[in-house]
Amino acid sequence: MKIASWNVNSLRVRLPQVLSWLKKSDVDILGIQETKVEDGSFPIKEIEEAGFFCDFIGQKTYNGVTTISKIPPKQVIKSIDGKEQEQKRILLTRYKDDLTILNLYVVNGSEVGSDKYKYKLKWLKSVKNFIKKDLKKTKYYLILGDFNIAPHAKDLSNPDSMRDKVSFHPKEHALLLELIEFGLSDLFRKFDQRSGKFSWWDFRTHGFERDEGMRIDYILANSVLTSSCQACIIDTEAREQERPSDHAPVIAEFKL
DNA sequence: ATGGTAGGCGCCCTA
Repeated sequence: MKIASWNVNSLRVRLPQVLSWLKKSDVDILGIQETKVEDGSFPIKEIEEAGFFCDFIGQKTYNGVTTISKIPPKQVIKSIDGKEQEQKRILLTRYKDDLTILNLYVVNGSEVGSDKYKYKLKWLKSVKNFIKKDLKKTKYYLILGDFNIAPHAKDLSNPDSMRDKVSFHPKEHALLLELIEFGLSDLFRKFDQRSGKFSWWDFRTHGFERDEGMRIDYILANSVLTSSCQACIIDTEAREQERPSDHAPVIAEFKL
């Protein structure tokens, strides 16, 4: 069983890449972030023709998440605590055999101290509270997505200049740690301790060509799933293509 | 003092 996460930075633009990547990678479940597509124009037909079910929550221009899967979910939740999301950033799906996938597109936050940054912290707190309550509902629990936080110094190319900046700030690290302490593991770090392994590279600075980026996309698993995880990699090949997303997919493989 | 690119939208915003 393979489960992956990918911020595609516009599903409409990246759809051909996503469809060919699905064939190549043979994943069973893929959580996608930044679809930037309203529900009414979501490419259901193309994804179903590729052999996947899809659930989605989107909006015009910004944000938007979808989780596509070879088996249909038993339950889909698009709200947090029964409240409609003002920004469409979170999608929960549950499957047979007691598996939950929580797909997150964490707020970017723009700059420390800005209104967007305050919203990032507030959003993270509310999601954390939701997770705390939801985590015990299924035996297998996976949180994947674009977290917009580089967890440690080895997860970004220039930690000293990024210290206390957005995506590498103690307030964000504290919230991430509270999540981890619910009993979750960053699957990539179960297998690979090297520095300089990134999932996102800035277009503006030609970060990919310069090997400068951050590891801000990851897959967090509860202890049962962490034990059954056999591999977790970042597929940088997807970032080498013509007209790529600024993020590469993260793939975890399980014996289930 | 804040460039550079990309996507969506429409001449600017967000990442």
